[in-house]
This record gives sequence, structure tokens and C-alpha cells, in this order.
Amino acid sequence: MPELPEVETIARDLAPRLSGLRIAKVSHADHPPVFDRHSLPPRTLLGRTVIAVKRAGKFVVIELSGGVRLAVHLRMTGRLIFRSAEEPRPHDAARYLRATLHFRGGAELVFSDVRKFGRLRVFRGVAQTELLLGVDPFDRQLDAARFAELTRKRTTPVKVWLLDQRRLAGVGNIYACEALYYAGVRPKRRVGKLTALERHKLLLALRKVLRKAIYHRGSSVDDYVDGAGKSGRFQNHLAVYGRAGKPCRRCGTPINRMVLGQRGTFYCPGCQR
DNA sequence: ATCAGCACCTGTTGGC
DNA sequence: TGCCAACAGGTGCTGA
Repeated sequence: MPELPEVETIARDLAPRLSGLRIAKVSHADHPPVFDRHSLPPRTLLGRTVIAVKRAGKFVVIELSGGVRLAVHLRMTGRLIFRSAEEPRPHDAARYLRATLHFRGGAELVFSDVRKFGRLRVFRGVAQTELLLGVDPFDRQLDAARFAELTRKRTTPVKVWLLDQRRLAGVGNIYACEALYYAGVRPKRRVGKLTALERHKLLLALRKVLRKAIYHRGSSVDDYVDGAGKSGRFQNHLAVYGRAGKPCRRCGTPINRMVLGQRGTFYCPGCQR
């Protein structure tokens, strides 16, 4: 569910609340395992203090004392909800519970996940490297030349390319569709065959739509909630995603749905070439 | 090396 | 109204 704007919103929400808190206890489910196979043991977290909370691709990364980091991937339905020592535990807290960080003083960070796809990883080192992530869409390194180099000779459809986290980190199905719409490019175009102008438009469109979605605190199409359990608003501004059969807001042509890379893909046949 | 296809889970929705 | 196939914001593995 959560893509870059949703994860960014969660990380920004959690940063001031978690910073300075010390982990007293970690409890977690094991079927299927919530810590992934590359993770250091969960007890590595004990006694460490939260230094910062950041985003890397679609991971929330909690930076801890002693050079240890905890990466959280929410996959489709994961939620990270903070509860201060003063707030009561929600009634349905145990439902879909996957892991809890208990902090000294009584606050908690709860990771719940209906579909159980989400994973945690404890590691030392640089997140981008450890998590095999490509360049961030907002990274200054990603200019026209870099974009051209990354896509050169690649025959994969541009939509599929946008979803590959090892090349570009953070873009998911919603924002890939939206960015292509604003760039005026059809999803199945071969990414290596885009013109320089199209690449330029795509990069601008990506940043614009991601920035706007962050401003609106993400899209809640179904499950997504922020670090306080509230919905985002950007679902009300989507141009193509989930709008199959409805008229394009710009030209009136019905929005098309096709399957690309096993994912539902939406575009306007009138506006995208 | 790449890539399509499936697997992982549970819940919701839309068509018949 | 009821049933059930299709679908869901993601990624990892397998085998061609």
C-alpha cells in the first residue's frame, strides 16, 4: 500500500515522537517471521536510543544509538502506529499485531499488518546499500544525464522500469501511473526509447506528483494510515489510478486499464502517447 | 541477465 | 441476497 509519499509522511510523523526514546523490550510474531532472514537478532535493539527516523525508498528507517538501524517495510497493508505513555491502548490493538517496540517510560510503536507481508530488518551500515535501493527520485544526483544513463538500451516498459526499486527507489503503482499521465507518456513505451524531452517531462512529473502527495499526506485508497492512524487525502486528487472507465479530467476520454508487470495500470489514451 | 509467473496472506468488491 | 472469482498500494523466488 504505502509508496514514497505515505512512507515519508509516516517517517516525518514518527521522528519527533520517537527521538530520544529508549527501547526496553521487543515483542513479535513469528509465523510467518516478521524479522526478515537478513536481520540481526531482535535483541540487538534492546537498550538503544532512537536518534532519528528517516525514509529510504519505501522503508521507514529508525536510526538507533551504536550505529544500529531498524528498517520497516509495510508492503501492502502494514501500519506503524505510535502510542505515547499517556494514551490508552486501542481496543483492537491485538488484531493483526506483528511486532511492538516497548520504550522505557511506557510508550509503544506498534507494527500491525493484515496480510503479513511486511518485514523488519535490524542492520548496521548504510540503508541504501543494505536494502539494495536505487537512486531516490528527489536525489540531486538524478539529473537528465543520470536518468538517460539508467534507462539507456533498456527495453522494458517505462511503467515496469519505474517500479524497479534497484534502479529508482520509492515509486509504486499509484505514482508510476500518475507520473506517466502528467508526463503524457503511455505506460508500455520502452523506457530506452523515450526522447530526451519525454525523460525530462517524466522526471519533472514524478517529482511534482510525489511532492504534491506528500503535501496531502499520501493516498488512502484502502488501508493506508499515517503514524497517528489517520488517512491521507491525495486519493481525491488522483488523475488516472483507479479511474478506469471514467472520463479524463483534461480531455474527457475514458481512462483505460491494462495489466503491465502483473499490476493494474491506468492511463488516458487521449493524453498519453 | 532479464523477465514472466507465481507465491506469500487476508479482506473487499463486483458480477452473475 | 449469496457465492466466489478477481483484485488490492509490494517484493522475492524460480525457472525459462
